[in-house]
Amino acid sequence: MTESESATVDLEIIVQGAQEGKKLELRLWLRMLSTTKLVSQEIRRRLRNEFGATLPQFDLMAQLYRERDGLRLGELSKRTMVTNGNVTGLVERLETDGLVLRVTPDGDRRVTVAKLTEKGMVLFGAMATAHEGWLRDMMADVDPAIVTELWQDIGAVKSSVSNHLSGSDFD
Amino acid sequence: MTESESATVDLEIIVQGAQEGKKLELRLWLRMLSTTKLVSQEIRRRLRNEFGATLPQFDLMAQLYRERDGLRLGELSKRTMVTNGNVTGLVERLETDGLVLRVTPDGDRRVTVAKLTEKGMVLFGAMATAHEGWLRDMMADVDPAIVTELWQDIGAVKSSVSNHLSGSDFD
DNA sequence: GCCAAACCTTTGACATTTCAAATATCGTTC
DNA sequence: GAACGATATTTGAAATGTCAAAGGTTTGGC
Repeated sequence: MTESESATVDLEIIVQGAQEGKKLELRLWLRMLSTTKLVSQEIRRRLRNEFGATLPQFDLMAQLYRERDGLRLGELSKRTMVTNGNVTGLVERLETDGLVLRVTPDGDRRVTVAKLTEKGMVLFGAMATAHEGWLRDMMADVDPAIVTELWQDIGAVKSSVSNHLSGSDFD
Repeated sequence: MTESESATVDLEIIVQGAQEGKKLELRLWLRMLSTTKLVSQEIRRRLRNEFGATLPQFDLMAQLYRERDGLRLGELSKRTMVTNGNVTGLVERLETDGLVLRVTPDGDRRVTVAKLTEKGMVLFGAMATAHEGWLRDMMADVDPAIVTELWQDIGAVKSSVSNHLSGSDFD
């Protein structure tokens, strides 16, 4: 009986105005965070049980799956939002499992390009199909119109956040 | 420095590419995930720079701050969505820093209760104030009405997900 | 009272995560 | 063509994360 009374909250906002509104962003953030954790844990559990893979591995392979020619590790780092050093270890383990291949192009020896192997493509194909189904199942009770609306509005949040980051944007 | 203005990480576009056949739920999930990562990284960076604390430590202390009598480790684990073994280490490090105290009650020697110290309460108070401000700033461009709407709709998502978990409750 | 089941926490093996420092290579400049 | 700054990746230390197994401690049935 903790958070089923959103009507009460709305009333408070209307009545008290800016007072209560100050904590709106905090409450949204906490709810986003807990929901994301919940979904992540469920996906992690299923990836592990059904495919013996981890979520970061899945994310990384997803990037390589759409770029059949492979990606440089730095590019992988940006796309997965994972640090460089982390990508190194992830690719290393995936290579050990025969899912990914590392190549250094002739043109630039600083670069390492990671590519999915045939085995990696087959495995990821199966995981991706399952993954999409899991999400549909988990969100089955949400009105599709709401899903679309959420997608748009969260885009607005992301945009606002991107414009207010502290790191490296004051010239 | 060709990227001084494009430092914005728009994972979405890169990841999604042409978003043809992608299901709605999958797209929402990818956007939620990338947005949450973005905010988390920003909060992590600021906690580190301004308070020398980590995000998991902040989360754990937040729970103890609201329960001045302390919480059992299992309860902390549930509330922070962190595994038991992980809580053990987190509390251990916080105790080393003098922010948290561990007590075993007389009634049940299986139990360990963690409590914020005076030092811990002072530190958390400062962090919480800053934390709330950071979120307000980051979401400053989002219409408050949208924030409220998002809070409600994400609640619906969370509720749906909770009802479709494989792990523990189908009955 | 005893024993088995249930409960709470810790431990151990690994994987992931960040940051900073180190390495290696490339391009340009002089 | 040697040196310097920029670029790309790796490494290392410390923290966080999962899971499964192992420790102690109750608790309940007999």
